[in-house]
Amino acid sequence: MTAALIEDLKARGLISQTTADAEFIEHLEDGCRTLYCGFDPTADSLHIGSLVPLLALKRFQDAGHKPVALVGGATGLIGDPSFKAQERKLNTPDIVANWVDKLKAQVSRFIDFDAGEKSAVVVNNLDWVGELNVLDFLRDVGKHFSINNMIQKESVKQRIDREGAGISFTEFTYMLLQSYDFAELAERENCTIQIGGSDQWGNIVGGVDLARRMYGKKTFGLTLPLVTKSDGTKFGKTESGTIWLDPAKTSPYAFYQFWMNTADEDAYKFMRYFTFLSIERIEEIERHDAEIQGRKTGQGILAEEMTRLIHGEEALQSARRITEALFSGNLATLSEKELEQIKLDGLPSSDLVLADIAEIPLTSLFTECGLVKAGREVKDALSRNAVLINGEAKGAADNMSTAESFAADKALYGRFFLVKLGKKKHHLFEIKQS
RNA sequence: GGUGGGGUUCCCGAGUGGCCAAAGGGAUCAGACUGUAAAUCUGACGCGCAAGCUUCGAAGGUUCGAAUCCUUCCCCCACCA
Repeated sequence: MTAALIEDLKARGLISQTTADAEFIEHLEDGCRTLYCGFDPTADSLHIGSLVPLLALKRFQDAGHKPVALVGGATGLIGDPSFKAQERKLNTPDIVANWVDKLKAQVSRFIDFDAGEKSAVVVNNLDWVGELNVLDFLRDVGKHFSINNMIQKESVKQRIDREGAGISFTEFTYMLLQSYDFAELAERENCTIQIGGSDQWGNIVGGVDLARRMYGKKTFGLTLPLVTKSDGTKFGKTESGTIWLDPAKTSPYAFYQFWMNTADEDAYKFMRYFTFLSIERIEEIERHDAEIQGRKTGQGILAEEMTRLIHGEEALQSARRITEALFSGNLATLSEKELEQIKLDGLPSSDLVLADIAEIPLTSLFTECGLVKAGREVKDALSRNAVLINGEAKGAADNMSTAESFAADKALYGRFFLVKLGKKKHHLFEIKQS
């Protein structure tokens, strides 16, 4: 069963590095093992960058192992310098504590807490780091680390070498804390495996060493690849910012659209990384897409799988409803009910008081409702006739004639205006009496 | 504390008295081509419908005129103590 797990991970390209390869596999095959992965509270939600390790915990659990999700209430107070170009500013303890709670809830949705011996556990490293005093830490933990080794680490090299950067002692110490976490979990929970992104390699190896030195425990580490895009830009960001897992921060519709917009070259790789579709199924999709002309089916399947996985079936259906309505290019077929539903489903929308907007230029109106970041995007689109209000194209001359563009008799069902800017930006306005 | 080098528009990075809202690249946005893809090409890219307004670490000053010169302050980096 475990051999299959490793095979599957390999086939998905999910293994970046492991410690003691052969021994590690043996170790896994020998029954239910406990593994952990840490998530630091650097925001009030995880984003899709954390998804690979998070889902990996689930993959291990599905294969019969016990996952421990560690939320870094302590490490989050320090900040991981690994491969970061700059020192980060510290967040206050109460903010971090708040974020810890949110992440705990989020992480919990992906692993099973009622699964016998492989039941998941969520822990907070503040529980053991918080009660540590400086002298004990320096004597018991610090003594095992060599500065000479630490400054050789690739993960902090640029901060040490690079002109204009630098690293504080605080961040430099981060590795000791994470190593200590692993050692403690090895001792307390008999946790023998740590997984994490490939940027965590240095920290993980530090923990393997420390667990051996402090407690004589043999442990293992595995890193997962960093998700990269074929065009070299950063994965997980869009024009409107980070893609969060929290539906309040990134709507299921936006989430669905994010995956829809995946480049062909990346779609199948992402399917392997993120979905639980079998390798055979993914290969089949890839083969199929290679043969067809026009739009590939990969992105749609990816978007569907991911939205269902993160937000559930119902949210997926909503996202699909909106998508179909907006991208079919046929607004006229939408019923009043469907427009109402689209609004409920999370398409960005705002209320409109006709009397108030008569004098407001479209640039301002669309900036204020969040459709665009600055008025010039609207100007630019207008100059190319790329703004559609209920399907009617608007040009540069229409910027000041808002009242005409939003005339009551042009509203769908007397109340809705669907605005499209460019190919992909949509916003729904509903008339409200003031 | 000393010495030297720095802080420029989202990022990198030019710019040393007027021609600077500030070169170039990246990112981003829009258009064309497509397939809500990539690549490519075109345009935009401080804010503002506009008149105009606000930027080059901060505050003052010199000057007709400052990102550029002077003063003080803040911050970063390297080396030394």
